[in-house]
Amino acid sequence: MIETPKTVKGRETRERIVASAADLIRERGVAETSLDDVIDTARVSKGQLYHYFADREDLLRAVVAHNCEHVLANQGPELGPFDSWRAIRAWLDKLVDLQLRRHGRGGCPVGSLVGQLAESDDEVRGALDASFDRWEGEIHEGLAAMQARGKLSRRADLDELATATLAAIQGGLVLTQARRDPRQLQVAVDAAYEHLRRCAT
Amino acid sequence: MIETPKTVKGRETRERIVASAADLIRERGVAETSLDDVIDTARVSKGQLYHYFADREDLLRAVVAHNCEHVLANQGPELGPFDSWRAIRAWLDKLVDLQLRRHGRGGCPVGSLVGQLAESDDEVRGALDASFDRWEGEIHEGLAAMQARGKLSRRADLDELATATLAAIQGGLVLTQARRDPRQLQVAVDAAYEHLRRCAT
DNA sequence: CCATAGTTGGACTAGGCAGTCCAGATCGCT
DNA sequence: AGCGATCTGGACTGCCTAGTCCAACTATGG
Repeated sequence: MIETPKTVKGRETRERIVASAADLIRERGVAETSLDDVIDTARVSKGQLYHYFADREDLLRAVVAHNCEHVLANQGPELGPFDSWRAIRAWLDKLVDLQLRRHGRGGCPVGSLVGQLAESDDEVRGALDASFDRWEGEIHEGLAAMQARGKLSRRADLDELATATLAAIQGGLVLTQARRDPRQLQVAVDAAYEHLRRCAT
Repeated sequence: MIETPKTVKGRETRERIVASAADLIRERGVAETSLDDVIDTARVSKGQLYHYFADREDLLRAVVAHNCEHVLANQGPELGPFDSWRAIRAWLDKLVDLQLRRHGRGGCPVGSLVGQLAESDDEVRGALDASFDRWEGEIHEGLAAMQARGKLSRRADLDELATATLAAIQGGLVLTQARRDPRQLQVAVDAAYEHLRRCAT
């Protein structure tokens, strides 16, 4: 196992490698991204890459973690403990808006890696699993806040609601990516919202 | 462009190549599947492969079409014009059952290709788009039959319902594949079913 | 200002890959 | 049977890739 860089410069280099790899993978997929591409983009040498990562898989694992952070950070304050139905709508609309700006390209930075890596490397699959856990956890928290405020039925199964909501988002993103049409996500999250609304008090 | 084989034997050979490629891709992903792997598995020579396909991308396009047929055929009669709510449940349950038998491995033969190919080859992306069109079309037809029988509200927007349903399935499959847990799909399709039920008359 | 741990550059290797080529076998029609 | 079209086998090429290796450089604490 390779430890985290000890110096500031080292940490910056490592981060630059991961960020470049994540960008390239998002633009053209894992299969079309070689380590040579990565070192060119990140302006580092091969020695640096293998100084910070054991092998290609190790880098891919770091990319998964990086993308997870990225996705959660991107949803930012909107995906937090919700205080109103309006807040939930705002969060979902933000997701759609992001896809509009991307013209439906790239899909979900986490979700689109599932098809690419889940079957080839079980460790990476675990990292993806963990990413979804965190994401779903935040949704769960958000809904729990709504329940605490008495806006969501006490009988509602928050686990199932969170899973169903995340599934709707992921599915909407898959269709959006395949069709280059953000409306696919729009329709999916509208349905997810209504499904949540059914548990309103 | 390469035409379809003229002889029975030729068609069998071509089909064996596509089926083998589809199997390998399903098991280990596009990136981990080389043409040499394909010719070994299909027990054909390189010359045969390049006799029937222009290049690797051409083969991948054929795999997408093959998987689309496979997925629709697999859902068989259950995904047909629905005559009752029970029929819709049976269809959705069949999807979950299939994942149970697969232990959540592999995801959707069509959907899992989106992340792998949509960004690297626009023609393949088009083929995926077309696959979803056919799938969604069948769902749409099924719902139209329910509407004709007066079991689904006349005001229901069938386009949106079909899209939302397909998105729920795809999202459920993404989570199932990442987590190796068919319950993820179960929860997603349950939500999709309830969403449809809201438009019952 | 030295010792040492941490970092960097890049040449190099061996294997795997997509794609080419063509001779020979087989098919299907008359 | 004979002939052109179709199909098959596999050797071959050249490029790209992941991964190795090591010498040189730089930071930092004592």
